[in-house]
Amino acid sequence: MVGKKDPSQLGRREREILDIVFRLGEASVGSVLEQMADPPAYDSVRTMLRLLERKGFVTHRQDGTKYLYKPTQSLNSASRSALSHLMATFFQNSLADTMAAALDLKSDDLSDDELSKLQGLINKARREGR
Amino acid sequence: MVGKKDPSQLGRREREILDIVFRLGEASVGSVLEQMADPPAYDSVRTMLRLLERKGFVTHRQDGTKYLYKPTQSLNSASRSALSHLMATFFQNSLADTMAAALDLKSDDLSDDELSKLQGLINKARREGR
DNA sequence: CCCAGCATGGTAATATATTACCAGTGGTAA
DNA sequence: TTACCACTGGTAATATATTACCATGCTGGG
Repeated sequence: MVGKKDPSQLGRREREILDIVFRLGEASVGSVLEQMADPPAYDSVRTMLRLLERKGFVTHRQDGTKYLYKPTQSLNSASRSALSHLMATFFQNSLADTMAAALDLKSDDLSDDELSKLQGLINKARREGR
Repeated sequence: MVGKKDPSQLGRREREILDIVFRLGEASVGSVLEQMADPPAYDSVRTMLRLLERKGFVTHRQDGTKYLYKPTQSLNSASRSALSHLMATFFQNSLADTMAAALDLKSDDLSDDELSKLQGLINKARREGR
């Protein structure tokens, strides 16, 4: 078995469910279900989570009578890999292009606070760069 | 045909191939094939592209004897949607968190030029924000 | 205690994705 | 012309994902 933890190897439902688990951090079958736009039956979600567990993408712990699932891969590692792929696919790996798109996406609710944080990140990068 | 053009509805190979077509802008079967890490047979890629066309995700035009495929959805629209999903899944929709990850990802080759562009984007956002 | 409700594990049925074969077409060079 | 490629369209075979059913077990309320 090679590196089996690459979410890009998953089908669409598997991927959708894994993404929801990432977003929630830890999730029961029910909480995953209610996040889905066009949800299948409860049983189907449950089967999919069990399958994801068998494939090594999530683990579960008992919480009373039910199970809580969480990703095995760290949020950090998974997000880096996803972001990297996205930047390569759509933005020619350009940081500026990516950020321009992100800024545009959130242009409606851009708080001063958010902008300050961004400014801070740039300053930090400048300092570390030299 | 409903004309659903949401790539998240695709299987893993379909998505992989569509992503490559997005990255290349326009691509022949062969050029898609050579971008694949663990490639199937030429015929398989070809079938997949034909399937993607039937589903409405790509179109083709003739180029001499061969076909060149390109996405039907604009790069802009597709990238916005993908970025939006990624930010929701991994970064709680936080622009600052997303940018921090992107900066970290590219910290190795961060040119002054790139940083200037980023600074420019922030200045622009500040101006437009008021 | 006993039952109803809700969750699970095992497994089957179906849909879809994925791979690939085969025959045909058209261009090209000898 | 003719033989040879490099490509295509149609279609089959297989693998995998997706949905769902069934029997069972635990838990809390009356």
